[in-house]
Amino acid sequence: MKNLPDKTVERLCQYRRSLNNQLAAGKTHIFSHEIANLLHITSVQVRRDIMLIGHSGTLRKGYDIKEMVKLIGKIIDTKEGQRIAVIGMGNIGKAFIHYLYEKRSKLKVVASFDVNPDKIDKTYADVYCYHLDRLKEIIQKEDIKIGIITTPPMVAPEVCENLVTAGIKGILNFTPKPLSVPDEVYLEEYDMITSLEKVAFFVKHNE
Amino acid sequence: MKNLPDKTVERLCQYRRSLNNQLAAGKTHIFSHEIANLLHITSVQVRRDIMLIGHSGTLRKGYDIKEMVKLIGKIIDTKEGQRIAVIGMGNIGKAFIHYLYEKRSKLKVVASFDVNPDKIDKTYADVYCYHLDRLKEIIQKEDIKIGIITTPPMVAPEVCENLVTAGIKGILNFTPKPLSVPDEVYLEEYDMITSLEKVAFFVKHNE
DNA sequence: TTAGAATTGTTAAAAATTTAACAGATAAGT
DNA sequence: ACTTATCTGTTAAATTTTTAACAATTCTAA
Repeated sequence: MKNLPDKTVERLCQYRRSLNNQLAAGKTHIFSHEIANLLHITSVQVRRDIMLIGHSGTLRKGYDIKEMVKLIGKIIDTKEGQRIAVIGMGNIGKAFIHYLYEKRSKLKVVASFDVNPDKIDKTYADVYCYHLDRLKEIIQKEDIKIGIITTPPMVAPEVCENLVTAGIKGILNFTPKPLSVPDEVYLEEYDMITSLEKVAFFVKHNE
Repeated sequence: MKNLPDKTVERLCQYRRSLNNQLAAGKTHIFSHEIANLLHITSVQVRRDIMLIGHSGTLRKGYDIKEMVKLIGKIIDTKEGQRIAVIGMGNIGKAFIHYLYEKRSKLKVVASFDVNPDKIDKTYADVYCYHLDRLKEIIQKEDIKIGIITTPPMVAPEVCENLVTAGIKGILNFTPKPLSVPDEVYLEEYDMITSLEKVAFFVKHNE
């Protein structure tokens, strides 16, 4: 189950969320075209993704939602759950902690970091905030494998380097500053302003 | 200059930001491979993108940074600037307003909305917060063309519908709830948790 | 019980995106 | 001046991602 296309992995996460909603609404089975409608993609794509993860639906009945959620979980989650740190307790950092707190997933934020004395040694949604100086120490002590960088862009490269030397395995960079990591570390970058500029571009060119 | 590939548009935004940084650092010209290194892509891709927008560099000297910034601006920005509303003044909403406030770009947040009385009728980074009930009225009065939805997921579809009937042209949806819009409205969706789960997946499968 | 409609699973085709290849041009060094 | 390095610009190839096409299967209902 290793070589899933990047895009399929993304969609699997989305499927799972939608499926969980459906489950909560009392449904037990779902058709490919229903999933497709929920996510605004095509049913072919849904079926293809499901094929790729080796799952099967039953004809004229669709896919068993519980089973799919379980299977996607097996593919994406680890048994023990993954331990995460948030570096930078500004708005975005807080938003992440808040989301994950409510969500009760296998992804747990177990530490946060900042340099602002008003934030250090407090807890936000059960997550303790340490001084940035203690980054390596805590990452290693708490066996944290994933870091979310939500600091001001200026300091992001340094934070990134420290995360890497502390032994982190994956980084989600929310600052607009592009980062560098060695091959064995997975890096995902996202920049809100680029998203917005993209919208602006297409709005402009639709007129 | 209309039919640029989606991905090229994204990269142009990133080029511009990096180029502005270089400008601030005193550089006047830059090679394709330098841009590539800044953004962790290949120089071929940079040259190809630049070709697509009809710009030319000078051999052995590279691209004139100021010119490129200007050209990208012409492609992405509108002359008058674009007027934006943020709906939902939680952490993410605030983060957007804060970013754009500092950035002094052609994208201006001119109104925000919430239902929390503590937030309504206050201003945050010069942006006034209205009650959600006044959405249509203000959107139209203020000639707002782009909406950023950062509400709780539950209410996102309703907000979306109201934005559309108010005549908005582009929506950036930051809630995990997928939305539907008519063809003439551009919709960009982003979900932080999916990004994080993707990182988690690749971390798991690299071990 | 047979025809028809609905739905999955899969292979093949198409479209989008990235990467490679390389010709052409310029500067620098000899 | 000549050679070599370096860069750009562009076409072609490769890869990735999406979409189409369709056989096979199951349910429904006449």
